[in-house]
Amino acid sequence: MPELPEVETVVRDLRPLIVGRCIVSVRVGSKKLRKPWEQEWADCVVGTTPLAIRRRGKWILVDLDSGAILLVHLGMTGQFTAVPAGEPAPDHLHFTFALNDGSELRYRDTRRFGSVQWIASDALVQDAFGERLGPEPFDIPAKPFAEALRSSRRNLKALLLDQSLLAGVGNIYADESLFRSGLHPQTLGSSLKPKDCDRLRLAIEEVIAKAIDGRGSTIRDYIGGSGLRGGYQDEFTVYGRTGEACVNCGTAIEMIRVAGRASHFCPKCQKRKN
DNA sequence: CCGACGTCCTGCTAGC
DNA sequence: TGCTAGCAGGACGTCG
Repeated sequence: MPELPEVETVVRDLRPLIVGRCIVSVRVGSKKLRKPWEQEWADCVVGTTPLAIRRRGKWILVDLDSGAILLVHLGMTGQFTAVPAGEPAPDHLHFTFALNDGSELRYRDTRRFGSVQWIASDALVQDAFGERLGPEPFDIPAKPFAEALRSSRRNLKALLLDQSLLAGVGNIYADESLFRSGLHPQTLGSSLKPKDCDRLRLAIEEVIAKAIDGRGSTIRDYIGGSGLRGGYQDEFTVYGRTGEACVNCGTAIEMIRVAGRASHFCPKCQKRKN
């Protein structure tokens, strides 16, 4: 499940492999992704050169020398990789951008929850994001974050998954951050004390930073931009550890559904506040 | 306006 | 052994 740390790893991996290399051809698969690829976009892309690649939330932005942007979302199973010439084509390969050094920039996505779009200019990217994206979870503005949490009657799990509150957190790092802050996923935002908001904010920043250091987490499909698996899955405290011992107290980790998502927590370290 | 829930998609797996 | 129901979840549409 590519969340911020996985997407950041892809971007860092791809940067030295694609920047400055002209796109000489585009091959598009027949199956539709979440956002359809317009046929005329191929002509817009061929002949351009990536000048930069960056990340915003879970989105990847490839800045082309035409001023346009390739906007990529990995969804659940998306893989965005650069491979040397002559690599055999795998299943579920939806885009192949041939580069002028012979290598290929590829987008593969088994479940097709992701998307690849061509956006004419930087000014139009915000619209493509859909709802406004919240801040990156590095230096989260403390006061607005606490106010958003405390003014909401939604539970913490739903709040952390909301990309307009905070960009880049998904199911795995929401669970890991809640454990780190000692908060129960079903606790309502409105029942938090200012101190709880601070603990949660810092826990998110720490979890995300460590996960980036570990090159993200590979559960099944995720690989980085050069094809390498992640390493942070070995550091999970609660996610996917149902029935296993809590690293703090030894109590068996439990799994419940919150906000429609599997949510893992320690019933002793994370007590509900409401 | 807000929050909850269903939908998309494929592959793996638990359970009979 | 072989089959199938259920689950995985990011973003978004719909419903109450």
